[in-house]
Amino acid sequence: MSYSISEVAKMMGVTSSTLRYYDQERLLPNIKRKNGVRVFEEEDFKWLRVLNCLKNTNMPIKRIKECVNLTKEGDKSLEARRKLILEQEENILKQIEDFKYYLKEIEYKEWYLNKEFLYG
Amino acid sequence: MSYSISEVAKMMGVTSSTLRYYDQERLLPNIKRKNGVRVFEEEDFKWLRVLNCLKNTNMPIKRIKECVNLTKEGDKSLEARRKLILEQEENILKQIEDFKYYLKEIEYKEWYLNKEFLYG
DNA sequence: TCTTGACTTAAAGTTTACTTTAACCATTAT
DNA sequence: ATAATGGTTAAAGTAAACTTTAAGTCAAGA
Repeated sequence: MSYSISEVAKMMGVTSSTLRYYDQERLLPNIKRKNGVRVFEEEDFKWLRVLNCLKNTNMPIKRIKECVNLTKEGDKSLEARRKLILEQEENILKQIEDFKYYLKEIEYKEWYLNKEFLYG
Repeated sequence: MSYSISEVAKMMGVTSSTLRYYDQERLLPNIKRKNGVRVFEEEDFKWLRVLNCLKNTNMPIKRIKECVNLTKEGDKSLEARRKLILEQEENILKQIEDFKYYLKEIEYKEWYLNKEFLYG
């Protein structure tokens, strides 16, 4: 089964332009073309789902590009990739902890709201 | 006790320029001046800490400015402010849930890494 | 007195991640 | 046959959140 750019865009919740931009930035390796038209397959989806995770957990596009490049190097980059993914996991955990902290602070502020709020 | 802009910047982990930018955007109400020089007091810190929470949980500066404006309206905006803060709490909870989901996805990818990774 | 360091402003510049535009093909529907 | 639909590119434009620059003020120390 293969899909057009707009179908993929709809499924991933982004615009076609965004996907073209990712392709231009070499974030979508191996995308095939038919008469110059991009054709997305199952393989491409798998990567798009990972890309989505990395992007939404604040990995900059530059860094995502590094991942792609590592992958292109084949097996010899396996260790580097594992390291990178573990790093991002810690990154996410840190962000979750930070958010929990901010939530508590704001909850306190909410409680405090009865008297005064945001200032003073 | 009062502090200079660079002292505050250091304590908050931002640059003086950033604080000036916030002031310019009217995100720091009530900051006093002495001979044209900004003077920060305890009150200002309290708000800076809340500002920090809102900012780091991805509330846009435009929206933070709305908070400031509401506060300036006094008691009659209390309900609006309460609503706003509850909204942001839900916002944070949502972000935490999303992050947990992305973490799981990436953990799965890590496990999967033994065979193939990031693509294919 | 002079110079240094920390402050001030307005305005221009930067970075990231897109988005929009304009001009252009190739199918498909009427 | 022609027009609409959906794809293509390169290049310019946008929004957010700062950052940098340039030119100036002011108080304290040598």
